[in-house]
Amino acid sequence: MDYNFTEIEPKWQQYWRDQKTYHVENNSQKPHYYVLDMFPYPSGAGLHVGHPLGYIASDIYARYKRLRGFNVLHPMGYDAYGLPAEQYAIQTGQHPAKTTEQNINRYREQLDKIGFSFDWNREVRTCDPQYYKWTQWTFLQLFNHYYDEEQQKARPISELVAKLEKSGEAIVDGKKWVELNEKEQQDHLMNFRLAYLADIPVNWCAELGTVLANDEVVNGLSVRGGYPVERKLMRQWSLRITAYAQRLVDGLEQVDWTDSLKEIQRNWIGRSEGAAVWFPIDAPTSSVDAPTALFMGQVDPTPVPSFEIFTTRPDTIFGVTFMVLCPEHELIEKITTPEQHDEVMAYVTWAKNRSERERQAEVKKVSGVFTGAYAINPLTEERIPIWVSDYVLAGYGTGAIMAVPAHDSRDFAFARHFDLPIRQVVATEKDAISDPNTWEESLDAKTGYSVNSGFVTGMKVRDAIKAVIDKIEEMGIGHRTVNYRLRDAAFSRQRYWGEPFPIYYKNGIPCPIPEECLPLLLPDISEYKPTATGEPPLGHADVWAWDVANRKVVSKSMIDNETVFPLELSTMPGFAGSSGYYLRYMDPHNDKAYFSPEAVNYWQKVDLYVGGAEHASGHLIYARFWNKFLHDIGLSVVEEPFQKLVNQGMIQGRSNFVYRSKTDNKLFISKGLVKDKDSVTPIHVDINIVDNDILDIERFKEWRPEFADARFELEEGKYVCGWEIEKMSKSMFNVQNPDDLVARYGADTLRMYEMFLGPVEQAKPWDTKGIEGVFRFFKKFWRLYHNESNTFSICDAEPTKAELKVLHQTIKKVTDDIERFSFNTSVSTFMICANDLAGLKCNKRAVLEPLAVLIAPFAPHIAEELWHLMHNDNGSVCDAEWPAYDEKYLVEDSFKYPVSFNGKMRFTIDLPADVQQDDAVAAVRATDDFQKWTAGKEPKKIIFVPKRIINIVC
RNA sequence: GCGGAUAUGGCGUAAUUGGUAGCCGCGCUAGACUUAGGAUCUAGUUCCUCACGGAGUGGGGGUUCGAGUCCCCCUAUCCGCACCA
Repeated sequence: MDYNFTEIEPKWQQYWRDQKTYHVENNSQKPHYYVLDMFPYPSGAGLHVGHPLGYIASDIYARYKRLRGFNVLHPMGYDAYGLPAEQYAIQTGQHPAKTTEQNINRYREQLDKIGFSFDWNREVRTCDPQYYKWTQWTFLQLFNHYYDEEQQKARPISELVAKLEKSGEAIVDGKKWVELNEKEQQDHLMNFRLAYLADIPVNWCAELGTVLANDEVVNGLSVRGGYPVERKLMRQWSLRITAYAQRLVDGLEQVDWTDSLKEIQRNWIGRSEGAAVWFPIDAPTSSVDAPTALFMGQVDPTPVPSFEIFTTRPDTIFGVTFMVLCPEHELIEKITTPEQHDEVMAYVTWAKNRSERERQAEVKKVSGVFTGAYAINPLTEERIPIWVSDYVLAGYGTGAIMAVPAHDSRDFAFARHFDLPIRQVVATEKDAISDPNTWEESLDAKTGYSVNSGFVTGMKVRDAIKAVIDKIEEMGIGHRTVNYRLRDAAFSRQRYWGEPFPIYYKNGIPCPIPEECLPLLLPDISEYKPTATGEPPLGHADVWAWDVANRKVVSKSMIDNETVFPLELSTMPGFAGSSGYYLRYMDPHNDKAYFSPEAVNYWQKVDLYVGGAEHASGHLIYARFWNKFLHDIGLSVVEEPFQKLVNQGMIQGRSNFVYRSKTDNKLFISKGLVKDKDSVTPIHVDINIVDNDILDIERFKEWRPEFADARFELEEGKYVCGWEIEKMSKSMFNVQNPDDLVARYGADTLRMYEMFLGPVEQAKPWDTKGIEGVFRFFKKFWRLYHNESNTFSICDAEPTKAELKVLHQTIKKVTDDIERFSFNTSVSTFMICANDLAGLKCNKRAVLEPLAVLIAPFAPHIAEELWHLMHNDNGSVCDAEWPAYDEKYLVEDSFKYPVSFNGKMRFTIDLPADVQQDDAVAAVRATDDFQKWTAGKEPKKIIFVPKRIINIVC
């Protein structure tokens, strides 16, 4: 029988389903191993060949681990909440649940054809109430906890309340905790809850009608749809991820990720050490009141009105020549002098109305305005002007800086533009002092020596930084501190298709719905757009109020603000559901808990996580935060959820083009005959009617009516298409659908070929050329187990040394390759092995049986078929044992030293790995070649290189 | 601008991690079997040269008996961040 994958593959896929081959239990004598893929968002377009790349790699590893005797958890599910389904709903009125369900079914169908070893019994969907119940539950835990700085972990908010009750400190407006009313108390607690409601500057996307997180915005445009995004102050739920900033940085030390990925996360968190310093305000003409707590929850420690700045370069404080506030700074109103008032207000208004995109595009443009007020440099007691400029950001530090134009490029540009003084306080050498007004650029480097800097003059910069901070702390006007670029995560989305917040509003105070009442089900609504009054889509829901007494959702008409209250109208963002799904897989059917302690104690964490690097600053940060929080409250047992992480490279599309003549739009010119590029129009052509860049002319004519009467200028009877690497997308007709390839070559060939394309981590264009080579390999491989008349035929004879060498080499190479995730080389190894065994005409069971096991992770269907043929339909190759290799078959038995002379001054001689230096040198000296080439003279040097080579310099 | 990565035949890639550069596959060339082949098999295929030979891992320098691999300086491409004080 020929290699008939169309018969083999569905048969074994059915067999695995029937036998529950990949069903995993949460207990076993075997060691455990958890292999996870980033679950997909089920889009309407279905899977293209890029999606399965990572799944195939992880499936190979999971199957390999199983064969090595591990109990392997390898689940799959769907990140089912998301914007596209909702956009589609707005257009068509179809319920997103329905389209999502359809898309999931399509995904499942496609995935099943590729022969993955997922335990589908553990499938999760983020939009399933049994799943999002726990997303909501976690939100409530975040709401009910605060971050205790002393213990460096999350603690129940009740502990904070207890502390506040005891402490006699004034909190708000000189009042103690016990003196505050409920609203004031709750408002105060919002400053501490890990999930909190606050007016925050958010990325508002008017087109999508929702707020977006920082990682959902690129260059001022939304990632989904590419719509403009503006900065806006809105009352929003946020997660206090910044509380975990340090632990998120530290945790990176413990995980086995690529350096580049860790670096992306470090940059995103953006830790920088420096000092917070209070600058007194010297504003005789203004009306500054008593000292106030302005930022960072700090209370002004100085006796006179002052404001706080953050700097990483406290050593340059002697070079401060002006201060700058961000346009949003609340001090502006208080300090601006009457003369400057109009100008400052005009600037602030202008700055606020600028879109994010404008602001980012005009970064180089200097703008700002003087407030008329002055600050006092606490170390020099100089009077320095306070300016306002949008180059200072509201969201970082305190939104105020001390400007040192000589040593900061932005301050330098600002000083130049407004003709402010520039003073040198750092020099590369101790006496390298010059007039900074003549400089081309500022001296920003954190090296060199302090000059003109009072008591730190002459110190190295690093020492000066330390000395100045010490001084500031001693004076009580500031302290050492760390700042992070990371912001708290905006957690509200003004849209429908997401998890509802389990929150109702009792006279403006957000209150949690009791845990026992979860899940709070997403209601059906009539329309998916925002309401006429600009409320999120959930505003359309009629039955959307919380009846506290009866603990259930009731009609909005019953709201009386006594026992029935309005529910939150926004929903959670996409990352809510994906932040803990890997934990739910451990115990997916548990309706009493997120997951049982037994389950998490058994599996612990994800050992191998495979997915795209595009999640580096989104999902992978949120999930780590989520896990750390769950760890703090005693749920997850390990702080870092993803031990090893592999980023599969993106598969780009390879588009094909035909060239239409500009003078004759029925004439298409073959690529090689196009002389002048401007005389033709390249047109994308569906890659499915092109084979190896040769156009199928008949199918092309049928493809589009306007091409039906096309004429062609051919090269040697063929029409050759041009090509280009582009993103894989429908509009470029370059989407390769895995189903078509499975139908034509089989799943095993697709799996192997995707691995053969190159290293998993590397981005690469999809190119179907070459899949034939892998397909040929399978036909050849199949023939190893069959005789000339295509009947299954293997014999039990003893294998020869040569055959054993081939086998053991293959075992060693493939094992090593899988361990280091180098699947493209293992495919090559299998090809070499098949060529060698075909050459040796080897049909011996002792060789072919281990070989079938070896290939099973890559090509499970053919492996299963051959295994059953060899074992009279008993057992499954999935239960086989991974073969071990024996070194002795890998070494040549005769100790011959193949000698070669490289034509110049030295010999290179191959040696077996374990040979000793003296033996090797003696053996070399004994050869005739040695005598001949050294002409009887003693060589200058004999260099022995461990392993295999001797170099002899004559 | 800052940070990270990469650079090898016509193409995808490999190189036992410092040891004969180009494995394996695609493509191409020639041949065999075939009515035919987008089937199968055999041989060849880094470049220059009829050949002898020579050159060769983006460019330049260095370390080493020996460098695709390590170090320094460029160049190009890709990715991340981007007024982060």
